Amino acid sequence: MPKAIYETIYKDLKQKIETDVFAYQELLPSENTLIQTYSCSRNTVRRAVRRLVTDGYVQTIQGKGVRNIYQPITQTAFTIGEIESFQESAARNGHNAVSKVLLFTEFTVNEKQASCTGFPQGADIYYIQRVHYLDDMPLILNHNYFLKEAVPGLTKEIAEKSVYEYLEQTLHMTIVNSKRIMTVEKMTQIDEKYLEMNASDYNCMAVISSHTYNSDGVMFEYTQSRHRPDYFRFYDNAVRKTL
Amino acid sequence: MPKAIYETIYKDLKQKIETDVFAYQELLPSENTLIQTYSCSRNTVRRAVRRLVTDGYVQTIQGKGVRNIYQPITQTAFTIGEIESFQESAARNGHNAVSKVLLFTEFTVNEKQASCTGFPQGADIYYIQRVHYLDDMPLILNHNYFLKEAVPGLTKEIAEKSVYEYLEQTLHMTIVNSKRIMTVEKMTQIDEKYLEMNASDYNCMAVISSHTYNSDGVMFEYTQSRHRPDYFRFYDNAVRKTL
DNA sequence: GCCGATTTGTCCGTATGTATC
DNA sequence: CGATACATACGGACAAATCGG
Repeated sequence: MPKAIYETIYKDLKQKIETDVFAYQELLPSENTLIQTYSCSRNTVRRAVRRLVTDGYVQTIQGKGVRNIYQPITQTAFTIGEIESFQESAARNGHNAVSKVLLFTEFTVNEKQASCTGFPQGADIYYIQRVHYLDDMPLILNHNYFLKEAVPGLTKEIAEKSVYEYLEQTLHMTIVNSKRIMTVEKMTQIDEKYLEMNASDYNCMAVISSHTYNSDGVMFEYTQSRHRPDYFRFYDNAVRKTL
Repeated sequence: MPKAIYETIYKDLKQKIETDVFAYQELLPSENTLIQTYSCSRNTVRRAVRRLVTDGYVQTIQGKGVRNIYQPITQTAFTIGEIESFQESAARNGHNAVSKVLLFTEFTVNEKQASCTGFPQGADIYYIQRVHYLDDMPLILNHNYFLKEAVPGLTKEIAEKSVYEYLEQTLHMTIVNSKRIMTVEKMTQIDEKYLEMNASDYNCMAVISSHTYNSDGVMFEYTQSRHRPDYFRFYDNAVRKTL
C-alpha cells in the first residue's frame, strides 16, 4: 500500500522534531522551503503541518512561521490517547502485554442494557471480561460488548490475543471512530480481586467508556475499561479549532 | 470580525445535525450538492465537513457519502473537552458559575518547582488557588500558575471573575494550545475541606494537569485542576488520523 | 463480472488576504 | 513601506471506493 505524500512528509517532519533536528521553540522551515525540499504543492505540506499541530508538536503563527513546541514525555507510563488496542499500545512503548479472559459469553440486549450500552434492544452480543497485564502487572479490567452481527466468529482464543487484529486482518473491518467518556468510579470487589488492589488504599478507578463505529457506520463495540488509578495516564492536546 | 466561509458552513451543518434536519445514520447531501447550496468551492465544503468529523458528528465514507452519527448526550453533567474557561463552559450548559479565590500570591520558581510545572527556574509566577462552584456546588479546586511576564497586571479581583476574559479582552492574548494529562490522585485534606467532600466516601480525585501556550509560543500557564470524582466527566472523540 | 455514474480522497496551481518584521 | 510567512478560497485533474444496471 503506497503511502500518501502528505503522510510521508508528516512522518519525516515528526521524526526530525523528535530527534532534535529542530530545537524546541525554533521555527521550522517555511512552507515555501518545504515545498522545494519535498517537491510538492503547498496544500500538501500544509496538510502535513496540520497533523503536527493536532499532535501538539508545533504551532503555526501567521506571519511568522511554524514553531516547534514538542517536549518529550518524561514519566514513562501506560499511555492512551488514540484508537489503538492494548497490544498495539504496549508494543509501541516496548512492553510485554498479556490479556487473560475471565468470561466469554453471549446474550441478547434487554431494555436496561440497551440504554446503558447504546445497542438496540434485542441485539445479540458477545460479552467478554478481560484483564490486561503489562509486564506481569494487572492494569486494566475490560468489559467488552461486541455486536455479534458485525463481529461474527469471535472466540475465546481470539480474545486471548487481540480482538482488533482479528477485526482488521480477518474480517477486514475498518475502525473509524470512537466516542469516549472518562469518569472516576468506586472500585468494586471484582476490580479489587482481578487487579490485585486493596480498596483501603485507592477506592476509585479511572473508567473509560467508549462507543466504537466501523466504516459501515455500525456501532459494533461498547467497552468499559476500568484502570488502576496509580498507573493511569491519559494524554490529550487541545487546540483552538481552526482546522 | 467577519467569519470565514467554511466556518459558517460548518456551523450551519452542525446546527442542522443537532436539530435533526438530518436523521441519525442518514447521509448528508453530497459535496457537489453542498457546493451548490453554499455557492463555494469543493475545498471549502470539505473543510467544514472535516471539522464535523473531528467533532464526532459525522463519518465520511469514500464512494458513499457522509453519514450522520451524532447522538445527543443524555446525562447532563459538567463537560470539559476543549479549550474553554470554567465560566464559558458553565454558560454554554446554562449553569451559574462562581469562582472563589482562596489564595493569590507570587513567587519565583525554584529547581523543584521548575521540573514540576515546566516553567524555567527563576521565572516569576502568580500562584492562585481557586474553587469553582456550579450552581452553588463546589466542583473544582484549581491551582493556577501564570507566568508574570506574560500575564502582567493580574489581580485577585480579575481571578474572582475570569482570568481568560482578562487575557483575551484586555491583554489581547490568543490561547492556542493546551497539553493535558489526566490522572487519578488521592484526595488531600485541602481537597476535602474546600470541595466539602468526605474521604471516607471517595478518596480520589480526577486531576487534569495542563500546560497552555499562547500565540507567542510562550507556555504562560500551568494548571492543576482537581475535580470532584462524582461530578467529573470528560468527553473525547478519537478518529483514525486521516486529516 | 463488467461498466459507468456518483462520491469521497489526494494533489496540483494560482490568487488574494492578513499578520509579522 | 516592502518582503516574508501563514490563512483562506478557488478551480481543475485524477485516483479509489461504492452502487446500480
